[in-house]
Amino acid sequence: MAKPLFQALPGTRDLMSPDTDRMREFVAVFADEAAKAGFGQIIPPMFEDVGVFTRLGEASDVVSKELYDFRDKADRHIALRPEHTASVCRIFAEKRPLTPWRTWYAGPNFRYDKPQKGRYRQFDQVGAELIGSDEPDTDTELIALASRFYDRIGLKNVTLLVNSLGDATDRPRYLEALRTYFGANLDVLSEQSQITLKTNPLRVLDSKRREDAGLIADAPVLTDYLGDDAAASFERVKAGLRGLDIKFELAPRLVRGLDYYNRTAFEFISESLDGAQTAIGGGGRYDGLVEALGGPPESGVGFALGIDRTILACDAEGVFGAPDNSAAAVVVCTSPGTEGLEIADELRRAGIATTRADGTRSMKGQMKQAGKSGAKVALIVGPDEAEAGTVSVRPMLSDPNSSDGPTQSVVPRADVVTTVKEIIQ
RNA sequence: GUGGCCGUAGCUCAGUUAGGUUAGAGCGCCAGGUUGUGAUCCUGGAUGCCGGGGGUUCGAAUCCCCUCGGUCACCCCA
Repeated sequence: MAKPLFQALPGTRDLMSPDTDRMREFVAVFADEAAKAGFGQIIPPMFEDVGVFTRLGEASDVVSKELYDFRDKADRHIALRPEHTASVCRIFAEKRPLTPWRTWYAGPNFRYDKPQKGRYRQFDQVGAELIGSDEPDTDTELIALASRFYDRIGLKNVTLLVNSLGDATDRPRYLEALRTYFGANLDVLSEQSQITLKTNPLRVLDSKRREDAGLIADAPVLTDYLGDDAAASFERVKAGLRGLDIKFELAPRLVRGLDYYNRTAFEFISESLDGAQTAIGGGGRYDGLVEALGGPPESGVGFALGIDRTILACDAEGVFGAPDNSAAAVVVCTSPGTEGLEIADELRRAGIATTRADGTRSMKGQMKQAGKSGAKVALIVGPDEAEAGTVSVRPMLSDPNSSDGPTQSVVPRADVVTTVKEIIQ
């Protein structure tokens, strides 16, 4: 491979035309679903004071070792956002919008991970958050928004996993039970998990190491340790999901990677993806986060969907393909004049997407380009047309030798727009 | 961060096992196949410091070391 002077940094990608068209459409569909549910868009800055993110919990890898942080010229300690939720809470604490505040977003996040398929250092998410209500039905509403979105893009093999992480006051009793349980079985537990047990017992449940599987399967279950409020809330969410006919699986050992979650936690898993990156979206309730960022004690729920992984899943299922972005018309000009430029401009002003073949090439070369452009019609101007003030209009058929369909005609310059419109109807 | 596999034209890859003349294929790209027209077909053409650096050797794409990048698993997460 030729060695380029520069190349995209590890974990970053250059998205180009069919992919970007697809992503734009993806976000457009999400925006539409979010708007239907009463959510308004926000565009937070891509970087914040590092404290905004460290408040997410030092125990999670996302903040302890994956933060992209640096000092700016005024020696501020800054970090590229690893997710949007912290920024949303910071915005709420700072601007105090009316509650309940429904908001959605789309944009890149940054995590200094070792790249892998479906895992990039810069990756895009769409998501929605609702701040200022602890009504369990809002949890259900958010899950429904994500779920309807998947329906809309045609993704089928998605499993919704649901769990309740309890309230902050329920957590210590459960953590204690976990420590006791795993502590009694240290000899069976993998070395890695023994370390995790010390720092964050919950996370041991997330281990994918084979030797831990048996132990984890029999571990104490979080939902047995819920307080009355959390338990009632969880029941209400489950009832809501049944009412909306949204299928879910209870996942008593589902713990999420960020430490701020309480009560409802959920994750969307694609059954069409193999490998380690099957979680295409997830979220939950984070009732203490706004306050932790200096705001009022308002509760929140939200979720984020990974665009890249979701599109990977779409590929696997053969749905939500790239939209056709080819121009409707293409101009072929071998005349030395500027007719080609003028005709293209005229069509564009009339709202017709128009591209141009390379004017320095021969007629045959330009026609080849016209064929590849995917345009429905070619406007041909050679010296003859230039002289006569006409344009040859050639409908571009999939088979150039087929005799059926419209044939090439010569029209006056003034009639080009209307003729093209007729052909592309 | 740890470990396995991989890195040859724009793309997909052969050649690396036992080092040996100017490094190959398919696709793609460009130009022709008579005077201005997209398929196919025919002919011709361009493009690689064989990821980079160092070493062994008379000689390295082939062997050794380092490095960079990719990929997969763990870790973690979207």
